[in-house]
Parts: sequence; structure tokens; C-alpha cells
Amino acid sequence: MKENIFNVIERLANLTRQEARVAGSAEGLQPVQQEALHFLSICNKYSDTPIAVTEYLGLTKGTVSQSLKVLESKGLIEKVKDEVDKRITHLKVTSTGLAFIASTSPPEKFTQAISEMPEQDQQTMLTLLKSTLRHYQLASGRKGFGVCKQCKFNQSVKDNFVCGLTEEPLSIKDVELICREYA
Amino acid sequence: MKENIFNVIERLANLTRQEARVAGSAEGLQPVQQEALHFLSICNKYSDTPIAVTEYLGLTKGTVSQSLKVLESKGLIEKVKDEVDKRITHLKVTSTGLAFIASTSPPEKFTQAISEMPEQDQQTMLTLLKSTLRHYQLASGRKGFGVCKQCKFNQSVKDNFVCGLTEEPLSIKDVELICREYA
DNA sequence: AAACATAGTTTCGACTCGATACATTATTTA
DNA sequence: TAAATAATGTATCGAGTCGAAACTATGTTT
Repeated sequence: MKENIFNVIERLANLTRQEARVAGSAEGLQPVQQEALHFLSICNKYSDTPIAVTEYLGLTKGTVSQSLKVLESKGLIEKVKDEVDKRITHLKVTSTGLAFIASTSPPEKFTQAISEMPEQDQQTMLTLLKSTLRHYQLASGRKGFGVCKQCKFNQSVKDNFVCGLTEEPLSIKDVELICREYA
Repeated sequence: MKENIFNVIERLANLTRQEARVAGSAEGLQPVQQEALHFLSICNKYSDTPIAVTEYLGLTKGTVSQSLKVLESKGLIEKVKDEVDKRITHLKVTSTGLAFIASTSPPEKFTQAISEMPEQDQQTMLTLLKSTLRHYQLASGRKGFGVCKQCKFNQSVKDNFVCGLTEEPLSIKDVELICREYA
């Protein structure tokens, strides 16, 4: 059973990677660069840094630094120095970058395949996949990437949200974005 | 919804790839080489060729040829010329190769994560993932890789199986292995 | 103030990948 | 039957990925 689940996930990943290769070839974007851009388009302000991308993709920072340089040179992201901690660089996805991601992620045929399944099945599968990922991240001893709403550092005060880790107020938008400090 | 399903699958794939990178580093095996070896360990005699590996991984034959050369040089597979069609090379996984795959696939922590889920959930997820893959392969206009039991070319005669495409008798083992001509 | 930790870049060598050209062997067509 | 075409597989090239290591700069601890 686990063998089969593993096989199918591997195969799905191979297919999406192929689609990404084709979709990105026009812009000269490699699959891994698209994954980085995709992450940056869905993460919040605590996670829009090279190190967060590194942890998300599970690569080394040197490798990721190269990929980000490419994304920047193509005008898909911009680097902005953090005003408080000057070691940190924030990566902002440009409108060009957002447009690219919107047109390629999820890949067209993947989207089509999912759409052909009953709504209820989609929901069930998502729930089970999320559960698998959570268990997998725990088993890997890896910090999870999650959204602030469920983060133990997210403390809501009346109608506003405050990050309990940094005590910074969070916008509604931040609360719904993926966060590196998720716990 | 589709976005989320896509995100989770991508993340699961990243994690398994990382585990594979670590597991293979001792033997000097790259993730893609492990995937090729894994496929060869579960395919039948119609699919144990370089071109079948190429189609399965979605790469070009030149690229795959290189990976197979590495697997051969490490004694994990052996190349055997086809007696009938002399263009074809069959790839046999050696006992060393089988031992490696058995110890690394699925990755340990992935297995652990799956095992922690209720049996019923595992079954449900497998069914839904398979359905997704089937739809995805169709949408991609790609020939599916499946097992002979459901293949339209598989015609059973009494207790024996015969491949309706080649009219060759199939062993019980062949019938249960993944096949390139699956349709 | 010194030691250490963190964020990020650069450089290097090994490897992946697609594209192309090529050799062999089958199959189709004329 | 001969020629054209198709299929399987290999070799080579250049662009790109990857981890490791060395490095800079900035923060944090001691």
C-alpha cells in the first residue's frame, strides 16, 4: 500500500515537472526556479527571504542564491534590504512574476485533471494529503511551513491579529499566507 | 482547491527527493538514477528498456542513456540484448540493485508518515491519487503506465494470460507488473 | 570586546538535462 | 527487391543544478 501511494505521488510529480519544463522554456525558467517563484508568491513577509526559500525547497543556500539571481535578472522578483536587520533581504515578486505564476501554476493539464474529479473527492484528497504532509514533516524533524491562522505564534486580539513571536500586528492578508515560523 | 492540492503534492515530492538524495549519497546515486532503478524493479519484460524508462521519467533518451550507464557501472543493472529485435536492450536489475531499492524505496520517513495514518485513509487516498493520475495522463495525451491485469491487450484464456498485443503468454508475475503498452 | 550565530554571495567540481548527430536494426513503401 | 522511413540506443556538447566550502556582513551572546 505505501509502495503504491509512493509510486503514484512520484509519478504525479514527474508529470507536473515535465509540464513545468515545457511551460517555463519560453521564459528560460527551470522547474526549480518556478518552484521558488511560486513559493514567494504564496508566502508572507516572514518568509520572503532566500533562507526561507532554501528551507522550503530543501536545497542549500548557495544553490538557491543562484536561482534567485536568475529570477531577479529576468525581472520576476526584486530584492529589498530589511530596514531593521540589515543581513536580511526580502524578495518581492513583481507584477511580471505574478503574471507568470498565475498562468503556469498549477499546470494546465493538472488543473484539468483535478477539475474532472467530483468536488467531494477533491476535498477528501486534499485533507488526506495535508495529513500525510504533516506526518511527513514531523517524521523528518523538519519545521513545517504553514499558514498563520493555525500558528501557535498567532494570537488574535479582538478583530486584529498579532504575531506572538514578534509581536508585530498582522494584516488579514499575512494571516492567510504561508509562514516559515509556523509551529 | 486545485492550488492547494498542487502545493501539497509538490511539497511531498520535494521531501521524498531530499530523502532520496541523502539515502543515495552513500552509493553516489542521484535521485533520478534511483527513480530509474525503482521503475526497472517494478516493470515487466515489455518495459525493461531504455526507451520505456525514458517515457516513464519524461526525459530524453540521451539523458536516460547516461543515467543507465551509471547504474550499469555500479553493478545495479545489467544490459541484455533482445534476441528477436536486435535494436532493443533489456535492463535487468541485479540482486545488488534490488537490495538497494528495497532498502530505500519508499523512503523511510515517508513510510513512517503513511503508517501513522488509519488504514482506511491510506486506502481512500490511494484510490483518489490513482484517479487523479489517470485523469492527468489522459489530459496529457500520454500513454499510461499500468499493470497488465487492466490492459486492453491482456486477454485471459482459461487460467492463463496472453498479451493480445503480442500474443505472447504472460506469467502471473508479468500480469502484475507495470507495463509500457498499457492501454 | 571577543566569540559565536545568522543571512547571504561566490566559486568550484560533479552531475543533469535537452539538442543534435550518429550507428544499427526493423518496417514500410515504391 | 531496393530505397525510404522509423525505432532503439549511444556519444558529445553547452547550459544549468547541486552541494561544499570559503567568504563578507551584520546581529547576538558571553
